[in-house]
Amino acid sequence: MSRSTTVERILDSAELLFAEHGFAETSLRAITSDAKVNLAAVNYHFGSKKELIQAVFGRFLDPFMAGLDQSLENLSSDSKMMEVEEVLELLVNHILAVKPRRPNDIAIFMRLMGLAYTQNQGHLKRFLTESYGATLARYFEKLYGSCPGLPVSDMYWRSYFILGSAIFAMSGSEALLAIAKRDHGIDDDIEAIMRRMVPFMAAGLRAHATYDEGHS
Amino acid sequence: MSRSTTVERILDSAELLFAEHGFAETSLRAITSDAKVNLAAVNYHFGSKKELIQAVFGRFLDPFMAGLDQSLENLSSDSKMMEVEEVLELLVNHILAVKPRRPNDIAIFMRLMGLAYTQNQGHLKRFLTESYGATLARYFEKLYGSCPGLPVSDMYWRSYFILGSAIFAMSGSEALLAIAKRDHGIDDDIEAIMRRMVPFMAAGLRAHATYDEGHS
DNA sequence: AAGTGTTTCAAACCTACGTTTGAAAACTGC
DNA sequence: GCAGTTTTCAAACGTAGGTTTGAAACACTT
Repeated sequence: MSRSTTVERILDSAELLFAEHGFAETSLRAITSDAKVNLAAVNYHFGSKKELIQAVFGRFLDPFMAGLDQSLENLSSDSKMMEVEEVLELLVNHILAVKPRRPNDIAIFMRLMGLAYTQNQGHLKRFLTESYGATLARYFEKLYGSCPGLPVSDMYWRSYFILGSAIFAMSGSEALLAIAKRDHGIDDDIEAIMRRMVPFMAAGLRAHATYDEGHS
Repeated sequence: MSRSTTVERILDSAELLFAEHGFAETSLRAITSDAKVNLAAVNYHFGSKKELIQAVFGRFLDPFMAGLDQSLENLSSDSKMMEVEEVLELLVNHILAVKPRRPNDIAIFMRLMGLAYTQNQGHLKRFLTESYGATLARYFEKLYGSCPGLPVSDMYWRSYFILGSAIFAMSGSEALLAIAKRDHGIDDDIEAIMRRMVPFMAAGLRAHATYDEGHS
């Protein structure tokens, strides 16, 4: 039994500590001591710290992306146009449906996604685009489809704008939620933030084009 | 002459390397070797790496924030309501007006801002809110004022959404601009991205409230 | 019970880093 | 041109990190 437990203990601790402090700032010693396993276990089971980082992402992104891909598959059969809100909510619902391994798991999930983009771990970006790029491209294709008439240039940038909104707000969510409550009496949780994102992003995507591409 | 040149050479190199690789990932040896100064110079002139990081931010944020504060001051005299777009453009114009110390300086500027939020350097966040929190609060007050009728809860989160959009898109701008050109034939520059943000953010801020706070 | 492969463990290795030191060099004011 | 201050420099210090090692402990088959 203690065979795979070591691996999972390491992944659990690494996931949490990475989310809290970042990759470079989290030492293998901190992880193994939190996980109550020997220091050498990481290199034995994962090979290196880099591969551990990738394993942490793989563990929750594999099922998540597979599920998302399945939903996109089902949708593509009936190809009637979807509203922007529907496409956005598809993703929100998928994220909220992540079965929590521990309380506050979605926050950790999102924080890791944020770190993946903001910490410059080249190997991680390569790993993520290689593993999940196709599914993400498919999702954004659907999103494009829900914004007919919008120039690709605006669509391109706006998809990064919404990505930034989501990652930024989510990855700082613990702190931001606390401030919201303390200073403004706003009693939200992670789910509430994600619900609030939808109308904001939908309206942003629907905004008039910045300027007509080939304005005559 | 070489008195203050050492300090500036260090700041120049640090600014660039921090923006490229992050704080923890940039060693003092990398900085001093790039700046062609002695390793000990950083500790001599700045005291520590932490203080160097703060100095890098201070050098461009001091004049920037002073200018922004001045503009807000001028505006507050005539207190007629401003449109959302005007408030957003005020900031965009201030950013674009940063006099570039080198080509691509705005990208570096924005990338550093992104790092300030995403890397967990407690001392830096403390330094930034202490030094510039008042001005920023003033700006967001103006932004709130341009969205009458929007519940504070939505306003609160949406201000983080736009912050995330800006920081995310800008801090990855070099890479994203290259992809835009290569894969989509979009020939934008930093200024174009910032201009594209305005209608997106304005529409997002104007979107209907997520749900009425005390819906009867 | 012996043998084989797997997993754990304490210890060490080696590198990279931030910082300190003490002397040399450069600069300043007189 | 000299005393005093400031700045530069090469070298070293101490620490913390990722990784490796070789033996011990364990598990599983026959």
